[in-house]
Amino acid sequence: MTDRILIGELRQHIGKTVSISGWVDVRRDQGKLVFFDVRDRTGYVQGVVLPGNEELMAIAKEVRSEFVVRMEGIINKRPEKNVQADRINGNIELEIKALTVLSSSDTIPFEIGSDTSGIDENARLRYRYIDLRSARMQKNIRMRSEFVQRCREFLFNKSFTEIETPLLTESTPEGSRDFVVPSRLNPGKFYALPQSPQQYKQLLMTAGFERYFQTARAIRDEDLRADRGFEHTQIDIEMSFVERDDVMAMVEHMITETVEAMGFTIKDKPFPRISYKESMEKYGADKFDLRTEEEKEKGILAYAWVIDFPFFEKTEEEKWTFTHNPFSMPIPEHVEKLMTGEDIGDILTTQYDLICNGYESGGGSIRAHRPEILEATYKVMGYSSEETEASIGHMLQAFKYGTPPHGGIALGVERNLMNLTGETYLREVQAFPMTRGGQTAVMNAPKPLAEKQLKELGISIDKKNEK
RNA sequence: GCGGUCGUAGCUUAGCUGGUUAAAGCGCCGCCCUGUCACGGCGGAGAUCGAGGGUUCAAGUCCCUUCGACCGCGCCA
Repeated sequence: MTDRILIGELRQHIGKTVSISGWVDVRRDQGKLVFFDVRDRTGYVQGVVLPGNEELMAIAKEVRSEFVVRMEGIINKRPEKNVQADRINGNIELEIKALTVLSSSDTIPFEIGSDTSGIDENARLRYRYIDLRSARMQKNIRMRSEFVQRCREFLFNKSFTEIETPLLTESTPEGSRDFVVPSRLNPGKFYALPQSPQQYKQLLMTAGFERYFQTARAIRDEDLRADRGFEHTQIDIEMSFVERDDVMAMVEHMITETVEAMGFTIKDKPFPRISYKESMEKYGADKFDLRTEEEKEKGILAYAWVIDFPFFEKTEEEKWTFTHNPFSMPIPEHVEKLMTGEDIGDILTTQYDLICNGYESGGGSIRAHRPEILEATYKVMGYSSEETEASIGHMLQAFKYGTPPHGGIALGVERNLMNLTGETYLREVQAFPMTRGGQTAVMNAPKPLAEKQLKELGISIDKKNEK
């Protein structure tokens, strides 16, 4: 048996005997001649079974779409009249001498030869492994991989250390609703899945790593939208001994280098900066799309920074709450206001949001690295010192042991990929997304647990509340 | 939690003011075809019209209930 040659490399093997493996895209049975389009991860090629070998022809007649096959034969240049100039490998074909079915396939539930975005989404998700074979989904998922890889390489080159933080962590009432996990060893107690690695990455600054990153999963139990799922991935970054402009410059450099290497054009460099106030006045929102219609057509990326957000806003109960992140530092000239609790509504935070094509593609800030600043923030929000201690006492404690000034950012991988691919649904850039109702792709979650599992966890279900 | 749109063969859809055998394209199955390339030709199978109830001589179509999907709002440090 000869070694497998990738279909994308067949052009270098004209006149040679080769073996290819892949999926049958279509079969065109002409009676005495049978044609196949065969696909692997690198491309397509036409194979043909010519008359003469009855055994081979019999196998060819049995093969159907999506069968996984190995084909051995000779790569021929096509005669001039059969060349398909506009198709990949349109000038060559494989004259099949041997055909092995490695795996057969039932008729697939929907067609994948063209864009599957119009297909019933439940069907696509139930058979996600088939949907993902379509050219568009292959492109999206591979582009995602490339984007993350390039960001990673950039960060490694800038001497960042990749560090994983725990998935089983502490529930916090602030911010979004947590997904919780019952503890078997501590019946009646629960872990929470991280909404963000925020606190751990700050602790890594205390720990002296200075430059951290992680492709981190962030998990939030909030209702879904077209551009929002229960879980998403972020390129999570934190740096020590930096100010706002240092982080913004580093991120801008990374994004520019990454997307330009991927062949995209950025509208404005450096990225325009606009204050929250100006953004609200000009666009009526804290995110906006700077592209013209023509630039949208061309797939140009329009990045911008929004800065100078208010630190606090009033809740319905007329109490102050943070707008973005309680761990942020106010802008330097407003630190005094925070410490004294004056003009709270006027305090601006060091928060910076990275906007691209109307989406928020990332956000971060310089953090409060001294315990008294963080304490002041919680005081503004109406926390007693006992409540503050209960909520973030561990952070205050850590900050007592020499924490450098630091700041960082989290870039949403899906949001960025939506901009790169032009997709308007987050699910189109995730391999196995959920439905809006929280049903998982392919697998059947959530589902009830067996009695035994519940008992081990010390959980009893009130049957009245079961659907 | 609230509002909107939708649910008809495997997939995509048509089905007007209710009218008797629910239609088409793609896909699938069978036969034919020596240069096709989304091959083509002929034939065929395939739908309790999301579910339940009601109005009516008659319901895919009208009404009620319910389930599900999507989109938006709330929510999302």
